[in-house]
Amino acid sequence: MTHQDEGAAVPRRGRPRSADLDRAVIAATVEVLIEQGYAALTIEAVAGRAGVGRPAVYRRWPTKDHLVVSALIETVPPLRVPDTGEVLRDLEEFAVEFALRLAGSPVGPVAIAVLAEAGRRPDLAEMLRLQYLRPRDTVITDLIERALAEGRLNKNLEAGTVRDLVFGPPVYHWLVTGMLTGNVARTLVEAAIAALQIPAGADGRSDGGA
Amino acid sequence: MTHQDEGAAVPRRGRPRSADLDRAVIAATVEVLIEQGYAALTIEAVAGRAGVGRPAVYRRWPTKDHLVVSALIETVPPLRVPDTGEVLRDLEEFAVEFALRLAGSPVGPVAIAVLAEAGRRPDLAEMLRLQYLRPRDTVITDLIERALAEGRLNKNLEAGTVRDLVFGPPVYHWLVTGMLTGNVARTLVEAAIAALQIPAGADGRSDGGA
Amino acid sequence: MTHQDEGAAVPRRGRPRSADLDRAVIAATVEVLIEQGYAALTIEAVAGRAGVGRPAVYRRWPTKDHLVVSALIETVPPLRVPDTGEVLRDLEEFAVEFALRLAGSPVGPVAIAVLAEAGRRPDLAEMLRLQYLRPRDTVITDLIERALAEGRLNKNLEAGTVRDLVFGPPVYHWLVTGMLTGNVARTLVEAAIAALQIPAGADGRSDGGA
Amino acid sequence: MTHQDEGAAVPRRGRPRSADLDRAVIAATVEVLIEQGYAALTIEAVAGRAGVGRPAVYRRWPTKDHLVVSALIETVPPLRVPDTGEVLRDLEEFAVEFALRLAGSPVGPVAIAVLAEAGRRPDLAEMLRLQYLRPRDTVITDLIERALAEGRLNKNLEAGTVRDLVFGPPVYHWLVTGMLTGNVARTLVEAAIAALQIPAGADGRSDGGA
DNA sequence: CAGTAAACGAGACGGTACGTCCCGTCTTCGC
DNA sequence: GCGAAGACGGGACGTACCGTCTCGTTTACTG
Repeated sequence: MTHQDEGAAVPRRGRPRSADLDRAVIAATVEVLIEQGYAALTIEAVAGRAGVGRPAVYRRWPTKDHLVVSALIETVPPLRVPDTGEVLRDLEEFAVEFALRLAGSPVGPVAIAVLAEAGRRPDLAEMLRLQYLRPRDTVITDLIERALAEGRLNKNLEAGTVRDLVFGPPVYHWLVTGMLTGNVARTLVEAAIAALQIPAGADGRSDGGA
Repeated sequence: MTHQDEGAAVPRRGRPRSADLDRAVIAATVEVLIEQGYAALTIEAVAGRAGVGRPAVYRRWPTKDHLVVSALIETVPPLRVPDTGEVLRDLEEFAVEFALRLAGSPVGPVAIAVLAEAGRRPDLAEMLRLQYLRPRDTVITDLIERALAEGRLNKNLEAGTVRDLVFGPPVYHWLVTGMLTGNVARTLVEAAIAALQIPAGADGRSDGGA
Repeated sequence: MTHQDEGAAVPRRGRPRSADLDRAVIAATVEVLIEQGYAALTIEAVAGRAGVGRPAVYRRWPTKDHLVVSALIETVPPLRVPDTGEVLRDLEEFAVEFALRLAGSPVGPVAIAVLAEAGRRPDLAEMLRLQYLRPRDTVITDLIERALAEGRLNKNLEAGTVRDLVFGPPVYHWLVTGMLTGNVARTLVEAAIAALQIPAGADGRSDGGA
Repeated sequence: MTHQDEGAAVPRRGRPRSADLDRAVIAATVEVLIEQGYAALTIEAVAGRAGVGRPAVYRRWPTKDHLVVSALIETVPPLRVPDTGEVLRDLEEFAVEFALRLAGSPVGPVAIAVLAEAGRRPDLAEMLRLQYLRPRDTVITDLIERALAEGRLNKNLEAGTVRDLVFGPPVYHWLVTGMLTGNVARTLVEAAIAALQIPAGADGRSDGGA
């Protein structure tokens, strides 16, 4: 999927763009990302590996970042949500799986790097959030909404908050230590989910006032 | 602090390196990072702004990343831990402050970008963790140990786990949404700390087996 | 004329090189040579003066010396041979003119410097001799052949030998003393030509035995 | 011999300069000249090879050229003049030997390169001519004066003119063709010397009018 | 089905930054 | 105060890519 999306309205005269070429460039991008990393990625290298002229790449993606975001979108499919009937168990499994995938795959650091760059580039940030994060987040939020609806979690919490509490700890662990084992991930997610079952009022600050 | 640290034992022949110059380069690096961002940072620009030859920079830091790590180390001082007598309140205040600083300052994305690059560069990762993360983490861990010793937290948890559970959620929120308000940060930290006061056995999975 | 000369047969894919640019670079080279001299000549300065990127220069000439040779070739046209009917007078005029030009123009020392460097660089030497010296030498040799054919010179001499005997003395004088006046040049050339009219047998060694 | 020559009058306080060091630097210079050539010669390389600090070199020779000239002076001793009793034969032998040495040794091109550079640098030129060329030329001129005194050469010629006529042709041949064999050198020198025995009046222009 | 407009590869273009080498000067130490 | 060691600001090196721009060629739609 390229960055421009012009609702099919314009007939576009002349030779149409080759979809094969789109695919070849994205594939080459992913290869280079995995082998060389985000910082070392070069439009020239991508074009060369895809057997394509540089202008053909620029015609589709205005910057390296747009290209990488497209590659992430195309390459990292939203995880499948498990459905065991036990909604909290599903949430736990999903969170553990998510964190391990992020920490274990070569695209994990790439995603982080793009995220960091997005901090300075609003257009990139919007693209990233709209096309990459939101679809993946929706899956998570839906699952959490289900748990809330079933009354398995503290009703006072919003879905986004639950997501942060459950997914944040293992991801933070990975960022800070550079490693994430299955055990650690599970321990963190379990502990977080446990907290979400506490009824309001068991808050540590309830006796200290605010 | 440059990357080489040779225990002061060797007399070092020849003209010694100028400490003023170290400082000027670090200062210039921070300025450029804030103005231009990590990706756009150039050794040439840093040297120019510091009024220094490029080789003088290379003499001290072998790569852009080493330079940036040094700049982070010198620039971002470990936060002061509050001490109100209430250890859990201290922890909460500290976590909120930490997350807001990260999200609010221009060096936040820089730190993340370096973290991401460190994923591919073991030497850089080690330097970053040893000189930047560890000192800051020690402060946190000490505080948590104190809370554990006072019996204010679930005794079965390790300090590192507590850290991840408390600091992870607001940081994750910032990463995913690109924003972090004081309210959100406080809500997340409060909820996390609340969970850590639950005695073991209130675990959601305790009845499901594992 | 750049250093590559591929018989116009190949269609040459991609954007063709700009001939304007060739000219601009050569012109800038000559200017810098005259103002700064050979040793101080810098690719960077040439490119800058020509309003051209450095890579555009390197694309055409692999080294500073190739560039300078090209500049010499383009800049120093073969001298016109006078034709007064008197072939020996033509030779004399030509030799004097040649030597004075070499000694009097700013490119004289440049040519010598390149000649010296060519002593260590066979490819450069070949280029220099093929494209610079040979065409100029041909003019001289033709004139000498004419003189020989007319019987005005000692028949036993080869044209190359005559050239060395006539052109060598004034050039040597310039090299050794750093100066060459018209009088000196004419005296030397006259004396040399006089020698070449001697019939064989008037050799200085013929009466000294060997 | 260094470039400054302060007549031994001043006592010079402090540690005296090491003469060993002078010699080591000159030797290193010659080695580098032979191996790398004049253009590639670097003060740094010379200092390194001599086992000497760079400032020690600069203290003695202000520029690379001064250093090279010193090296030439120290290294290339004036040729010995043969003395067979036959003064013209001596001159011939000497000229042939001189040209072959120049063309055959690695310092030949070096001398030419310095000569070329001297064209733009009057101080260098003076040093070169005073300390290198003049002593060598004196030997030649003396020999020629002897020949003139013995009446073996045309009396109307000055010694300098004879030198140019005899030494110029083989040197020119070497410069233009890049080669000089013993046969060629001898042929040229013989022919030139023959011319110098012609009495005035046998001039080629005498019958052509002027 | 011929024209034509756009996409294609190739690669030159003016640039910028790279990391290195060397310049000539300076500063510090030890002899 | 000489001499080594080596840092200093500076400048040029030759290379790699940048993003843009011609080129000649190919390809699919359009009239």
